[in-house]
Amino acid sequence: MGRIPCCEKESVKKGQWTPEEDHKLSSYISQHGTRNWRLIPKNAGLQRCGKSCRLRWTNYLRPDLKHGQFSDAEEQIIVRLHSVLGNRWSVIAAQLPGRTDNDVKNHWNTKLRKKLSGMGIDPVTHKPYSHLMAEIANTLAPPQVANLAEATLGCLKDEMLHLLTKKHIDIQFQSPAPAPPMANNNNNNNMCSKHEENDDDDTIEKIKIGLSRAIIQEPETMNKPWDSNGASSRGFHYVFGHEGEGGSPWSQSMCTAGEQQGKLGVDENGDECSGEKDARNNNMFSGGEECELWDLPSNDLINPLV
DNA sequence: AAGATTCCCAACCGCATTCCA
DNA sequence: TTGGAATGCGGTTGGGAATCT
Repeated sequence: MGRIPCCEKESVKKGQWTPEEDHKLSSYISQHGTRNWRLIPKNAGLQRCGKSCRLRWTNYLRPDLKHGQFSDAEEQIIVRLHSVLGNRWSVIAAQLPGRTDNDVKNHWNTKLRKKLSGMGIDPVTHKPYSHLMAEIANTLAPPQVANLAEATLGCLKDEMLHLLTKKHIDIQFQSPAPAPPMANNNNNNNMCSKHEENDDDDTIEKIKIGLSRAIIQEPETMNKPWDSNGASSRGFHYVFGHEGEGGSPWSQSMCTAGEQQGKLGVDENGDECSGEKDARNNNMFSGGEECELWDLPSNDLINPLV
């Protein structure tokens, strides 16, 4: 019953591949193809598991792979697709010729996630942290808000610390005077310059103050760029005022899909709603028109999201 | 200059689904 | 039809390289 094991675990080599192993695998596959991974290591004279050979081939040896740095265009595609699809790396990678899911995943984890955090954007929801705070607070009665601040502080402390210490978000107002709309808060460049030697406790105090301000703020004063009924029905022209990043295509458009996430990301039960399910089950880019979902022309997309 | 820390990415692990004897 | 292997995928880790102190 069933198949025979793919390899004998005891005699299998692990760890880094040598150039000799790469050569054996490449030359075997170029002659015989990749039909049966269980037989490939044996026939190619490799002391490797078939699974390991498959991974080595698909992530490194395949001749059609790109090995260089990701371009700005590739990064934007990743971020936009991630904002809708989440960590579906294989689907995202399918839109980037020569990139593997492992490449995309690594690049996201090492670069893009930090980049978004540094811009004040939550890399999970692709919304600004300040808006997330206010959005959650708006759904709660006043007695719950204080608890929210504490809970949020715990959940987002690391990201907030990074944001506050690296990217100069101004949360220093301590007066109860009404704050300017946060979506238009451009005066971020002078915050940390005087306080570069703050310790963590000091920073946490600032976070608390900032959270309180975000929570107290009147919902009507908030610009909600992801709100489809708002003035900006498409795009997410949220200005963060980061040093050195204001003019890049990144800061202008990275959140474009955020509003769409609001439309199709999560339903009232916290479950993924139809939009994402559609993305998984249908070709969302059919029709040849510009793709509203990510502001990506449909013909820019390489593979349908099946 | 050297040790410590952080970053990066190739490779592994484990789970879910598909395939097949 | 069934149970176990193959495959696909996302999460995690190990170790070398780069950077910091």
